[in-house]
Amino acid sequence: MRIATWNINSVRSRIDRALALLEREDLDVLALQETKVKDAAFPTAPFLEAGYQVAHTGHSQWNGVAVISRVGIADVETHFAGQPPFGDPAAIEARALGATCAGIRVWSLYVPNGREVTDPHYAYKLEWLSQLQAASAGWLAADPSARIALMGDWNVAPLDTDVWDPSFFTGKTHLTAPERDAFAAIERGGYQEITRRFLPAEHTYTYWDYQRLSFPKNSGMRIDFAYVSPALAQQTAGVTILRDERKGKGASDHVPVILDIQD
DNA sequence: ATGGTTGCTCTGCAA
Repeated sequence: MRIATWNINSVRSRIDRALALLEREDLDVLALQETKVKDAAFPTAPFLEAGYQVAHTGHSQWNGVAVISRVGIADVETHFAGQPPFGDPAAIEARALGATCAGIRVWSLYVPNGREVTDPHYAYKLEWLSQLQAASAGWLAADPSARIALMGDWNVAPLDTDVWDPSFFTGKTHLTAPERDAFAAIERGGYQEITRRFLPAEHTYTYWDYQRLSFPKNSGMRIDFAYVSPALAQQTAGVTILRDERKGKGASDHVPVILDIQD
């Protein structure tokens, strides 16, 4: 069983890369973030033709999350309990989708960016993570044997060595103590961040900005992670970050992260 | 050359 997460940065502009990824990497489940499309315009047909089912939520050109699966999709939720609204009028954004695939509860998560520490979006980000902590802790408390994956774009770099140059982020978001505390708090619910357990090397990135020649200079960030429940951690045999997916014309700014699960 | 983005949608916004 292979489960991946990928901030695709527009599913319509990268549908060919997505289909090639599913085939080449023999993926059973793919959690997508930033699909940037409303539900009605999601390109479902090509995934169905490839043998996958689709669960998606998208309300506008922003955000949008999906779970693509060839091992079934059940009990779809398009937000988690307590997920805070944002904007005017305030609304729950398309940033979380839960679906059960072959007995594994997969959550595709797109944590708010935060923008600037003085921006209301930053407080929203912290509240969003806080509510996710409460909700996810509850899921595991209700069933300690549950197999749960919380995967996606967390928009937090937990360590200074998760970025090319911490000084670049002075006064910016993603590295602040409140963000890191909110990210680490997910552990209190009983989850462990499994990608670093298998890939502990410093400066192992999952994202390179389109600007400033970030990829050629390897000015990257590690902000895509997978927290898994104890039962799922026990079954996880490996993690792969597909760095090569950042190469070439038409790449997303993020690359996929794959979990190998023993059946 | 001292810079060097992309996508959605429509001209500015978000990342």
